[in-house]
Amino acid sequence: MSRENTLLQRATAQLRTFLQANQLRCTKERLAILEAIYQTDKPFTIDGLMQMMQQKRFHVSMATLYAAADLFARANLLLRHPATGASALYQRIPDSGCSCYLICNSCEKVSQLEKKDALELIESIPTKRFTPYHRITYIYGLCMRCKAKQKRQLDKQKKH
Amino acid sequence: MSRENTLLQRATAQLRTFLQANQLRCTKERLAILEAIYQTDKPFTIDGLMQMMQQKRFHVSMATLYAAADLFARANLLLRHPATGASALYQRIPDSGCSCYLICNSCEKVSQLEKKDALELIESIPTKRFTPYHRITYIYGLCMRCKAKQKRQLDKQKKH
DNA sequence: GTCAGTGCAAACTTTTTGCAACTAC
DNA sequence: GTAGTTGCAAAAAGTTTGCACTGAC
Repeated sequence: MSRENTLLQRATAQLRTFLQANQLRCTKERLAILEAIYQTDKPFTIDGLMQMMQQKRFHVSMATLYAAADLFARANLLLRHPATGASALYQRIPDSGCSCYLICNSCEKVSQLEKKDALELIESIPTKRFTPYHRITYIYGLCMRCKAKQKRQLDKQKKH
Repeated sequence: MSRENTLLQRATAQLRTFLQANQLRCTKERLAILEAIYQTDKPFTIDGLMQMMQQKRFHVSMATLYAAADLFARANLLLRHPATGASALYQRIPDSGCSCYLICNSCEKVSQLEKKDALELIESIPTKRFTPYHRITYIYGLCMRCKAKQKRQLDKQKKH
């Protein structure tokens, strides 16, 4: 069985537990949407999710997708990213308890930091009066390319 | 001189440098908006920013606020939060290089973790090929209240 | 004087809502 | 059967854009 499938199985169980605990219903739509989400670990918008559903030939309305995304976020199955554009960006919760992104202030490019020891460092931070599920760290700054670009502009200024 | 004023002065200098480096103009509007932003360290929406400007009796249009917020984010003076609602949430960059928020998946309440040693831990994470300006960590989970609520619901289920 | 920045309003996109029909429990 | 869910379309909310005018450099 593929890795993605194992993850999906675990996620489905998690969803069922959550729904039961909150007296909500386990509908075909919710299961299908969860399945779509677990086809990729990349960020996506609601619009993108609609396209994924269409590819699966499973019809749902936008309203349902919005409701499901909200539900999944509460169930800790989906993460809502800091909005970089017009629409909200979601991503399935990484299977590790902690993740870290580098975001360039200038070109807005996002890359992932995957140093295990660094992540464990963050994961070890204790939280009082709070049950942590997932930790996500954003490091804002300048990527190499934009740093170099900025330096060139400053040099140009000095000449004048 | 008040602490807020010192911060504003530093921010203004930072803005001027950024504008100059990028050959952009230092307008009255941008200075006034920056001033408004530095009146509080709390998160705000563009709509809220408009209200702050109205209180200051300084007229600007929405379009200008959107443009300014985008500019300030690029200048590393403003932070864009993960959207929890419909509209983007901004916050002035905290004066320390690192901050950490606890976000409840259930009630969406956000609280700040202010343990200096934990923050220094995150701040010490090295980044290759990237110049870090500010680090922000979100810990998603359940607050005490929602945890208790969830437990009550589960208990109730068991009885049936 | 030039061109980036602003105001205004219209256009556009994203998200929410109301209600009838449906279906999981 | 009951009440939570969904689809649809309309409404609301948030954001962007075009253009004429203004003002920083």
